[in-house]
Amino acid sequence: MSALSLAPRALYEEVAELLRQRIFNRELEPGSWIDELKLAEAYGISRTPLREALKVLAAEGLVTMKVRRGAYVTEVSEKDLTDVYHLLSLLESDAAGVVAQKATDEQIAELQALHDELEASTAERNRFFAVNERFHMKLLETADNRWRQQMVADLRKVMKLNRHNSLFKSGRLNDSLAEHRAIMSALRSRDAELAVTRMREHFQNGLEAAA
Amino acid sequence: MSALSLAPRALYEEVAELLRQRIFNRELEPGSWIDELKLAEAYGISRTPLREALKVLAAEGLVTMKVRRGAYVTEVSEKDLTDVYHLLSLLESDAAGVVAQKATDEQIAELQALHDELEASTAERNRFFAVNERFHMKLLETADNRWRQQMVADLRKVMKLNRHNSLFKSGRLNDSLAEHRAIMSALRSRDAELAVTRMREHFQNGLEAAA
DNA sequence: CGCAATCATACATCATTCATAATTATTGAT
DNA sequence: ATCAATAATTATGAATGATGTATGATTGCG
Repeated sequence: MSALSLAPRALYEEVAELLRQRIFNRELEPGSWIDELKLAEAYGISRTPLREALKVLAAEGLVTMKVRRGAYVTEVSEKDLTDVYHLLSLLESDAAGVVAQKATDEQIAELQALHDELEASTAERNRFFAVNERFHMKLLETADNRWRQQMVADLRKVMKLNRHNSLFKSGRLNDSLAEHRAIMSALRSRDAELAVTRMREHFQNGLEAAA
Repeated sequence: MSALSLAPRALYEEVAELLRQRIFNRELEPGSWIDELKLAEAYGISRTPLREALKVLAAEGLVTMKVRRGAYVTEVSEKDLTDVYHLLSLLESDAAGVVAQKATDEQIAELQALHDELEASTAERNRFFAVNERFHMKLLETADNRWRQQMVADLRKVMKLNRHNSLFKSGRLNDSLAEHRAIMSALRSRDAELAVTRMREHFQNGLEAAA
């Protein structure tokens, strides 16, 4: 375990990240109880940092704590998913509007560069998704509101709890790209309202069954 | 210390609540370090639940944790405040739109009842603020998205970190009431777009210096 | 068969200890 | 006297073992 990081994180943070991954990988299934003793033993740590990590995850909504019962992986209903998705759409479309209004030309150029990279990534699904994620993150970052960034990050984690993504269309890679193109266009022309609308549409289109 | 509650909360939750109050009361000032040992001793508890409480507060944004340095009360800049206020406006105005669209007639009536109570509360400032808060909470609740409710609750806590509220107009009680009246009107007529707009204006008007 | 008493388990908390990083105080050199 | 290097101090991060106690399961009686 030689992950000597430049910015050493506390053990409980490392553990929280490990647990996140295990949750997202479905090694820890939604609804299943988390056995503190077993997990601590498995990781070769004491219960202290593990319990602290669980509280962090609880705050993120990934696990639910019951007094005197411990923690279990949060079960997200279909309603939860649409609720969270709705908020993501709201927050990110607003961010797009802010960026259209306030970003420097240089920042717009950086977003454009990321978008161009996206255009060139259609061949590899995984790379496309990765660049897509980076684009959205960059947009958030450019909107320059750390509280929103934190909220979006947490909400996206919750979305990952969903295995099947039955709610979401698949194979709309080219459509998605076209929508991104339209968003970039609105950003370049500094049209905040249009950027908001197009980002909202982009999210709406991602849904399988438009409500 | 005989707070025998019906739904017994864990000690760390109680401690978190105590710390919240002390932070809001400025007994613990923004920027000041939190001495685990001293506090634990003062409360007559061990460091364990205190440390867990601090992690909860950190997740809410009330305190900031530095590795190997401990926790200090988060300092919110003026930019933080406007950023958070912006998000509150965004989330609550969207909630108003959802309510206009999806609430039952009965729910609208309950909101109306709260509003009527607000109209009758202008004589007492404190009561007015309390009822006002209840109205906003009820609206959120009616919008029926627990993730948004959680986010708004957390954001409002951050707003409370601000002592002077120099950003916000005071003594606009009657204006505020008129805006609420307009919001209720939009809700009753089921005009989602109008409800969103009016709620957004209501927030915008709360700011001293419209940006 | 249903309900109550008991039992086992696992969490919540405490107390203590150790290790280590950050802060400070001290020392020493220029 | 100033500043850099070093040593001492302090507080956090983490481990550990003990204890209390709520929850769920088991058992046994009516």
